Order: sequence, then C-alpha cells, then structure tokens
Amino acid sequence: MNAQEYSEIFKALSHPLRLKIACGLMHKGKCNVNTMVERLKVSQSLISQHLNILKKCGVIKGYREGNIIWYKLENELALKLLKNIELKLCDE
Amino acid sequence: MNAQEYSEIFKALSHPLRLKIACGLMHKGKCNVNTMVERLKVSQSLISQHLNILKKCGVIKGYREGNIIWYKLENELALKLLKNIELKLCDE
DNA sequence: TGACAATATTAGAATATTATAATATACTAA
DNA sequence: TTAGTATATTATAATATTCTAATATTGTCA
Repeated sequence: MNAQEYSEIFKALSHPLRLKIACGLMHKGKCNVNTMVERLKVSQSLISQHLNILKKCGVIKGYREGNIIWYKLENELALKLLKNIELKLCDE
Repeated sequence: MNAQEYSEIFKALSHPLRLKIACGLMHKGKCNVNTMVERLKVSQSLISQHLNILKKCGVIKGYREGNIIWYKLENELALKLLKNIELKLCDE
C-alpha cells in the first residue's frame, strides 16, 4: 500500500457525515440507508452518495436482503483508525 | 471532540504529500522544510503550503532555530492514526 | 549594511467535493 | 400487474482544494 492508497482511506473518513456513518457501522455492526437517514437527519440522496464514496474505496460493503440493503464496515485499516474515535460521535 | 473536529484531522492526513510529511515526522522526530523538499521531490512552495494546512489543524508545530524551522508532530490523535501506516511509506 | 539562505505568502487556473432537487431503479406484496 | 417501499443515480450550482509561478519575509553572517 502506498501513500496514495493510504490517503484515500483517510479521505473517505475526512467528511463528518462519512465519519459518523463509518463509526456507526463499527458499533452497530450493520445498518440500512433509511435508518441512517433518520439517525443522521440528512436526505436519503446525500446518505446514498456518501455511502457510494465509502463503497468505492472499499471501506464498506452492502448486502441486499430483500428490499433492504445492509451496509457493513469491511476494511481492516478503517476499523483500526476508527478505534481511536470516541464513541459518542455516533449519536450526534 | 465532535465529528467535525475529528474529520478535520482525517482531512489533514487525506493528501498523499501530507501523509508522507506527517509519517516522516513521526519516524524522524523532526524535519525542516528544505529536507522535505529534497526527500519528497516537490517544490518548496508546495511543501510550505501543505505544512501550513497541517499546522492550522494542530497536527504539527514549527520551532525556529536560527534560520531553520524544525517541524514536529504534535497531535496525539494524529500519532495514533499514523501508527497504523506502514513504515516504507515515508521513503517514497 | 548587503548578500544570501530558509521559509512563507499570494494570485490564479484547473480540478474536485459537496448539497439539493429531481428522477430512476429494484424489490415486495396484494 | 400495480402500488408502495427502499435505495441509487444524475445534473448542477456553490464552494473548496490543489498546484505553479512569482514575490515576500525572516534570520545569519561578513
């Protein structure tokens, strides 16, 4: 892994909303889009776009279960980085 | 510390050059601008601008010693995050 | 003081990111 | 098949980031 690749993971987590999403996934294990919309109080489109950014760089993955897609954190480095973030962040 | 504040540290480290600078400082302890220019092979102005970004969000601090300014990593969170980055990164 | 070395600042063009609004797709159940 | 629910995509305007080139500042030493 080189500087470019490492920095992409940092960039993925460098937006407050994406940080909340990732941090939330770390603690809850999995979550669907609508629940994120409710908890984070932003539009569905915005959540979806930020999920896509996290997905493209391999930080999360989505698993469809019928009508719902469960997102999970699927990145070792991201997980290690997020462990340094205080819990309460996820409820803001 | 809230999501906004956390994400600023991630953003500071989300650029390949800044990641190399910060990672280098972690391992070497301190470094001056011209040495970074030589090792990272980018312009002095660019190094200076990126140092300023790292400085503004409290990741590094500069200590003047006569003509030279020594930069040091001065941020606990940044240090913890950088510990997850492989060493070789700093020599690229 | 003047020349030089080390670093910082500024301006500007190119590019990237972000949020909103509107629309599209995928699935389920009746 | 149709309606409804869950999620994704697209277009776009506003804003932010990045790099280059030029210039400015700060400190040292003769």
